Amino acid sequence: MKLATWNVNSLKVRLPQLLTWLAAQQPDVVFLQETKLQDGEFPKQEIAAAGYHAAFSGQKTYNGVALLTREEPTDIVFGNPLYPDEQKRLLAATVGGIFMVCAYVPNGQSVGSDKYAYKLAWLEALARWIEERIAVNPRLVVAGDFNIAPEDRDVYDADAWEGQILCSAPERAAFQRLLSLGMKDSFRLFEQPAKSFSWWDYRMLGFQKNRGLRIDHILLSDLLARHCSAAAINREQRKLDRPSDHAPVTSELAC
DNA sequence: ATGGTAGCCGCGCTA
Repeated sequence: MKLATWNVNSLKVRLPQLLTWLAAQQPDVVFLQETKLQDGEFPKQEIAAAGYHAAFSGQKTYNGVALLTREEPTDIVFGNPLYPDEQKRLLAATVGGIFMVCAYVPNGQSVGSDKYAYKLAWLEALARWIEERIAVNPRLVVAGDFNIAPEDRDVYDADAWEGQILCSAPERAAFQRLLSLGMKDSFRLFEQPAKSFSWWDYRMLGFQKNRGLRIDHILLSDLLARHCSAAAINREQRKLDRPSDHAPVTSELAC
């Protein structure tokens, strides 16, 4: 089973790229973030024609998450039941006996801001919910845009970013809390090239200079991590015309 | 150097 997560930064703009990419990569489950589409605007027909079921939770202009699945999803959950939230950032469903959680973690803007407090509260509630669910669904995936670079090696210039948003100690602790529940960062189950990133700022030639961060992740519960056979970042996608600022991240399960 | 780029029904906000 092939899993993929991708912050598309507007599904409307990225739909042609997504369809081409689906045909080329043939993932079984796709976690999308920043669709920026109200549910009535979701391109159901195009996604169905590509061979996918879709569950989605969107809003105008900001946020929005979706799950595309080869198999029909069941038990669809909109939002974290432990954290009522106007912002559409969380969607989960059972697919092939695995509980799939698609997360668009708040960016946090800057350390100490109101948005930062919201980010930490959101993450804390996510961990509490995952802790509950993993006891019931030991086959569990949390994938999405975490807006956290877990370690210094996930940052192009760790000194410049030290303590900054996406890298601060409380954010990294929140990420570790998820790992402490038995989740594994699938990308790090394998040897990977140095300076592997998943997001590059549109500004200042960020991608061309590989000034990036690895903030998009696929976390696998221990039971699934044992069967993970590969993990990668589809960096090539960022080279296309009108790219998302994020590249897709994939993991393969040999089960 | 507090810049810059992209996407949004926008006349700034978020990332």
